[in-house]
Amino acid sequence: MSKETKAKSIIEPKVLKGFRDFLPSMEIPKKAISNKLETHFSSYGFVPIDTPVLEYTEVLLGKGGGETDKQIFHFNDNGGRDVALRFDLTVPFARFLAQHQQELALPFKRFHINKVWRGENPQKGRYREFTQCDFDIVGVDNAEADYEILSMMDSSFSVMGIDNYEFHIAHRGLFNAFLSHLGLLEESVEILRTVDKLRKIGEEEVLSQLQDITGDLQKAKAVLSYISKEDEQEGFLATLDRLSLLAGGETEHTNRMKTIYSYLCSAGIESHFTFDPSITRGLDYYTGIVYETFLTEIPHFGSVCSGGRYNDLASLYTKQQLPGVGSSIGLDRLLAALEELKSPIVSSASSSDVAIFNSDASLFATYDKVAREMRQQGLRVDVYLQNKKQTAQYKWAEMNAIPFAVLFTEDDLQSDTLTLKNLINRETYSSISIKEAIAYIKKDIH
RNA sequence: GUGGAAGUAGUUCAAUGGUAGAGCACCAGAUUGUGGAUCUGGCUGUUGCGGGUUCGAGCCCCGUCUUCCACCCCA
Repeated sequence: MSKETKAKSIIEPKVLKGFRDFLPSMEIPKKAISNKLETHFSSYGFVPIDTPVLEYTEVLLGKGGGETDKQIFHFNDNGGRDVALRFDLTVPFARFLAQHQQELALPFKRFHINKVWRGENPQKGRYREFTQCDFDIVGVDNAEADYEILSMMDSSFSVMGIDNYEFHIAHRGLFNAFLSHLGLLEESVEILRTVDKLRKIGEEEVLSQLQDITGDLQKAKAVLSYISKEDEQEGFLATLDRLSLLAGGETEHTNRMKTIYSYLCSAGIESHFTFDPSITRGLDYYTGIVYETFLTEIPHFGSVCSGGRYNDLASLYTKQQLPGVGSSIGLDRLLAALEELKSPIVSSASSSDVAIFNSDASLFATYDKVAREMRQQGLRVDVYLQNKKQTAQYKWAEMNAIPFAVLFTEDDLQSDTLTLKNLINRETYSSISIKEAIAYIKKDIH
């Protein structure tokens, strides 16, 4: 083949807008985080499930359609079926519940970590293909279930090694009670949408938009006062009381929130939660508590974990009552955020714990023997497979963020010892046994 | 989907419409000898892609793709 024709036959390697490849430096931390979460969810008795990425469009869109219509990837398959890529993991879950309710014991607690697709315009931390990490409790409508989801959200962030985060909580039912009290229930969808922008466009703009919607300055002011805290220091219960008053008195929703808060206090995690009445959530299937999660240093990144209670979602597919509450971590957005924060979770992604350097190809059996013993002890060990010069091997280890290297001096070979090098601080441990080396490494990486 | 900005070597950035360059990185060798030093030499681009204007386009015009930003919405 001539050079020219060869050049012409090459297809340009490219991926679609909003879709991405994951290099090891991102896939390693992503896998590490999702593994940690899976273990963590299991410790609460949650079980894994999976559903098809492709569903009938009518199943995913339900009756409503609306905004999701524009964002969903849908097409006709080769058999002419109207199909769509799942847009989130919650709607397919509702379908799954309706279809398998006989085979499931309620309450049912599941987690589901997988990709979803939305045809939105991408931005930083916002993609057309991204991984969601959902966890839900179905079959219980009480404060205990709501609390357990919040509690697990909180501990999940600890497990992921993230410190600075805050959960913003509100209640759809309470807000609707308030709107109903004002006689604004009809406009609730528009109002919710406007209210949601408070953080972004400020009070003045929100007020003016509310006035446009309600046609009544007094009512607009009432809504604004509902969603604005009197001051930053206003506590969870103070906010709750104020809102209850505005909504025309205590309701079951108020009591539910009080109970949930008391559990958060008992667990000693209440400081991570604030009552933020401006949180409403765009998805209209929420009926009770709703929440979003912000990383303290970069709130503009948007929510990295959101959800709420949806008591009627399964009613699209079954007549049985299946109340649910759940939450979803946006793994890709979270990862993008951690990268922005230069978190060690992302920057320290290493392919293995220790590299065994190759200074003499004929010693491969020795290298392999040490590697096998170290692997037996749970270490990730990478033997350098060719005898290249030291610099090359050091560079390679550095590229892969491997923290330790094992080398063998003449003395080591005589006395059955080895030389361990910490590649980060460059400390050298000479003439030590394999056992000692393993101990050093384990101590450092844990 | 709508509007705006950007796209030059692996990377960070240059280049009045007139032969596309520099630092870092990378590769080879020397020196050193269980790494970040030093020296010598070397490679690198169809200027995102496709058209157009022009004697001549990285630069101007049109289209397109991607990224980023805003709207919308959301993880």
